[in-house]
Amino acid sequence: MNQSLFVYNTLTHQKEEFTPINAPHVGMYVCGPTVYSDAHMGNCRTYISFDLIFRYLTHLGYKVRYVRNITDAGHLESDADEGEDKISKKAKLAQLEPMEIVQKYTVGFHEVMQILNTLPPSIEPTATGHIIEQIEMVKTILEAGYAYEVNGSIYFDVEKYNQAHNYGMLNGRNLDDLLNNTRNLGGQEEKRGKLDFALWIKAKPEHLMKWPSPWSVGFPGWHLECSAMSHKYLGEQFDIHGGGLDLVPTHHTNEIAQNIACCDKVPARYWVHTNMLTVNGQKMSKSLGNSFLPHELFSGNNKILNKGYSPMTVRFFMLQAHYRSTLDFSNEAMEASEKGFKRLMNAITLLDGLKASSTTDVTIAPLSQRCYDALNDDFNSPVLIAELFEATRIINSVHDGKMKIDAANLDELKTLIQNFVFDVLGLKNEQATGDDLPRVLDFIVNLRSEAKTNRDYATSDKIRDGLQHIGIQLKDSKEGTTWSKI
RNA sequence: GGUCGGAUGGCCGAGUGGCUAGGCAGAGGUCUGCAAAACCUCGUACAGCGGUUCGAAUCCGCUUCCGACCUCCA
Repeated sequence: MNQSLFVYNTLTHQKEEFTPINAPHVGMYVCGPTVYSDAHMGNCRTYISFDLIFRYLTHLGYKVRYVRNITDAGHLESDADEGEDKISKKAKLAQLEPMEIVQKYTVGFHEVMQILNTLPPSIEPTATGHIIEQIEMVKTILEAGYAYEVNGSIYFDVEKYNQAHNYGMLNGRNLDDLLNNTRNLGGQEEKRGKLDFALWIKAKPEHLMKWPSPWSVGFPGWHLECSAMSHKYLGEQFDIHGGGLDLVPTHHTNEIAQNIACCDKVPARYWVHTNMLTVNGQKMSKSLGNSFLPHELFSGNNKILNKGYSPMTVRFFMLQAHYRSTLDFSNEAMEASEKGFKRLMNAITLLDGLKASSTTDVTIAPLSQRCYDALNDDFNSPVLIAELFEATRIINSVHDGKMKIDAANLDELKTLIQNFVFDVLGLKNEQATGDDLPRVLDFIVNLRSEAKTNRDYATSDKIRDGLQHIGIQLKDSKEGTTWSKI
């Protein structure tokens, strides 16, 4: 089986064969949430996308160290040096300790990630836990001559850096373009260059989150933590660095500059960026006011939602689009995904009960290979799902007696479902029932069969319609009656 | 304004030169006591206009519209 994996690299603008620096080990860093408010569904999409990548790499046998940070030191509200950090701002408003805010939203984030069945990262480092590493990195960058101090704050000297390196390597822009198209913001008097960004910021007296450093009591700049923590846990150079597409021009660009200034190495070889979740064609974002939260989507408790959708329906919906495409949210699209997901899960429920024949009408190996081909082509989950509906058709046909499958192929089919549906796509069958329900339903179904035998269709239909109303669907076939949750 | 990306059938969404995914919705059929489910069949969709080519949704040019980034953002 050919299992060459190709990954789209933002750095080179093309798909490249994935070859880890130190196979079978893979280092992957993903920029995580800033925990000053609830993560919305757009944020969740990114983490689901990287969960797919993490799961597939693991499935292929790689030993992945997946590092995803928690930004709890707070990004600045703006790049202006009098900017206040978001976490401190929220804390003052709520009359809470900053770390109380951090704790609340970190716990909430973890809960949502678990509900969406994303695997926890191998390491989830916090910015506040790595102040020392960040200070050390600032020192190194200062020694290298790519930073300067003004009034206790340290700034990265982009123009000087660009003389020796290519600052715009990630988004393909040259420095002159950037300089000519940067807006002039107030409060940047301390900076020498328009593109310079803060590595360390001297805190105002009223600032809540601050730490001592050689230059001032202050706090780290907003790109530094990722450089410091990826370096600490994954080394000077690792395999994959990821995040949302909106991080490319500023955050990741500055991260690369910091790491190169520090270690003279581009920190990661493959830069993977996920596209945005949109609503009516516009990026979901808090500031636009078009965002909604996971629990609102699950419950339907938001004015733009017609109804609630289960967490796995949401996950399935997102995996039906490729991670590098925008995905537009709509109630219609969600309902389509909900039905499709149920069809898939209903078929999988039938899988255990399938009987093997001595002959087979289907061979699973080619289907299995197509599933791998899909994922090997830059984690193409929508194509994978299309193949899984082929598996669905096979399962249903065998169940209906319209198709035969032998033991070996049935076994392969079960392996395929386990591998791709559960292990790689990370879907769960939400139709799992309580212990007693199957036995109770068997009893009721038998009762109805007796009524049918007696041609008492009034009673049999009453039972069927009644169960339908409760949310349990009966299906008659020659072999008897089966049921499933709607 | 600058840079980049997108426009696929009723909806969502794959697809980079010929073999024209998939889901949902819709039509017909099989099955069924009737249904439901399932299975089978059906849609010649690729923003517009030119061009390259034996052949283009796919390559090139222009036009229109939309979006992202340039300011925190997954």
